Amino acid sequence: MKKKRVSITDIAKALNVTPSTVSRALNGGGKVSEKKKQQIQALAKELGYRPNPIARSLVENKTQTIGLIIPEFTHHFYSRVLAGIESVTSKVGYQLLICTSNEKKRQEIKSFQTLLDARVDGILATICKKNDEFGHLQEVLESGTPLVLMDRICEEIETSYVISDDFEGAFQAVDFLLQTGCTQIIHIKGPKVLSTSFNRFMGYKEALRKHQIPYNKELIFEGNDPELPDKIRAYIKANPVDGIFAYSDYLAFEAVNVLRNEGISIPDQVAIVGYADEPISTYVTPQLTSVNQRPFDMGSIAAGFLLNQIQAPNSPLEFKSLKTELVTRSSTKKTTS
Amino acid sequence: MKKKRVSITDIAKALNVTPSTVSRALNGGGKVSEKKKQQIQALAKELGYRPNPIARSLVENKTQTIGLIIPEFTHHFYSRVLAGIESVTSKVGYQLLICTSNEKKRQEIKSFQTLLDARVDGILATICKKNDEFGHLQEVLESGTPLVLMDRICEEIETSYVISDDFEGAFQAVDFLLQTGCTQIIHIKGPKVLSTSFNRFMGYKEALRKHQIPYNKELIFEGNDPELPDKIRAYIKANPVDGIFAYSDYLAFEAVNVLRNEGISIPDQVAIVGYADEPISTYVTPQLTSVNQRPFDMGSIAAGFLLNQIQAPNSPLEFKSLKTELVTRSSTKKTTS
DNA sequence: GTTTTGTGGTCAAACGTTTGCCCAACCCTT
DNA sequence: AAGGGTTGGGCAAACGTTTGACCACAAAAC
Repeated sequence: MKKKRVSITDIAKALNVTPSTVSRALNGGGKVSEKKKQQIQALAKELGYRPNPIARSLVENKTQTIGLIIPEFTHHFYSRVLAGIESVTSKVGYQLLICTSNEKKRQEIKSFQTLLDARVDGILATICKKNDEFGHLQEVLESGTPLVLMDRICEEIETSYVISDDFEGAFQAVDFLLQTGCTQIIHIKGPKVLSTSFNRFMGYKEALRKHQIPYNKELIFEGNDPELPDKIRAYIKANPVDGIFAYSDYLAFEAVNVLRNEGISIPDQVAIVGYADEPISTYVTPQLTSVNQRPFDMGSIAAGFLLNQIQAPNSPLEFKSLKTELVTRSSTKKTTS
Repeated sequence: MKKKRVSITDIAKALNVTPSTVSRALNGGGKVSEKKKQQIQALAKELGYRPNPIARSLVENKTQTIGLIIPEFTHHFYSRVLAGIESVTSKVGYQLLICTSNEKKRQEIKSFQTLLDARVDGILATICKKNDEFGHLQEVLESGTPLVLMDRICEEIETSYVISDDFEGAFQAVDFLLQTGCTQIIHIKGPKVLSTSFNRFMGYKEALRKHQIPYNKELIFEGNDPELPDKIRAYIKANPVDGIFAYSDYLAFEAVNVLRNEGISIPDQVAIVGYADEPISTYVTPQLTSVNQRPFDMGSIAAGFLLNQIQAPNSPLEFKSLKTELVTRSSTKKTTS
């Protein structure tokens, strides 16, 4: 059975003063003699008094809690985002209430409702992939609860957000491959529904354009094709290829396996770049060059935006497109410069 | 600015009844005519009334919130544990307040304090590696807040817990290697401070004993040795080895790399088993046989234990040692049976 | 016609804080 | 001695609920 904690009134009774005096003595609200203040603080400490945030929330109409909704826990990217968020919220004494949508719209809606019901002071969210209707986000805004979106945005709703610059990330990767001398670069695309797939594809094309390499659509493969390995194998056997830029590290690994089976050396004959910089990248052979999206920073920046909005409710929205960072390892050659 | 939400008194005033009547109408506390009940419920719905859990918490002295402390977010194992927990708590309408210790004792203590201050109804925790003193856990118990430990336990304190059967997991792995014909099996050990290292080592020895293979301490390597690859390489060149059981998947990968560089075929010449069944295991070549610790189940079972204790505070403690599951892939041979 | 039983509802306390307002006592000016 | 300012502290409302105690009224039982 939960033990009763000592309250401000317990202290008040013991010292024969009123709760208000105790409250003021403890919170420095002035209007209390130095002597009584000492006395009260001493007793509070002795009794192990800890203020009850529930009661405080009720009167102050804020909870010192922020809500988080992510599509999945089991994903390195979101784990890092979460770590980034926690790193800032814990410093300023905010609690984190967390929900998952499991990439399901219904659960997402429910999670928003849950957080709103819980009266969180603000919400951080990554909405799920398939999201065509945004009434639930609109409701959050109308409730006056600050909202910051991460990673995936929705243009219909005006919120602060932090995203990763996929175009730039892909550009960096392909630009680097080109600089190391590659010219025939395969791109393995991501899921069609995601704007990230499109943006990375555009970054790929832009890099080619910069180096005046003609775009060859035969070099483009669909990542979610179960026959992907076979198709790549077939293409490589028949055509010159010296580089691969994959939408994700996992797709890059698939390519690595194909190359290895064919006895093609990495990076001498074909260089490979993945995306996301998953921790495994350093454990596989060869170690995989990859684009780091700085998910930790995404989380911490988003949390910062949210705290700003909580503290100054009418401040302007904030937006950030995070620059990526190419981490070069042994799956690519050194740049010739 | 946060908009004021409609309260039970708003409804009461609008309908010219008292808040108590509204409360009873909404919560089915009897004592209210069918007609008024309909009326009240209709208006509540129309106004979008949502009960204020803060106020409710204050009077009921419970928060419908459980606290979670884990050493790290960025770890597949804990992500899965978290997912398991969430899967059960979300079903029964409990919120999740989450903290991390970053494997630091100071932060762990602070997190417990935070959760206790927040008046959570119960706490799920994995304590950090270096933990010699448990006053903070004792405090939790004394506060009457139910506590369930996961993955790592502490014998000094009487709590419910869910752990993974490391002995059995290692035994399964090594037993399997032996069944597939291996006899000279290297074991790469984990960090000395962790009981899991010890238990897996004991499981390894037990499996040898079962198959009447003499224990050879030259086959034991320390995982956190920076020269591990070199030492393994040297040993393998000079001695017969046909199997490797590693403390973790990552250590297994290191071994894989050594073998590959030496041109030793996996699994024909040397078979390898890792531990934890990280998702990468299926993406590397060869796909890695590994011991799955069922972290999702660990989370969901622990959450179940905790909910039981919350609902029946004087029920006996519960303990579970989770059976592991060997997932065989191409880094090991087929069993000869 | 009086007592019981039941129904539908109000009142008020309680949960633990915070905070605006009031008041008494003291000290300092004139 | 009267007025004014300061200091220390109490009172009570408020936040949004829940819940035990009570009460009025009507219908049923004696």
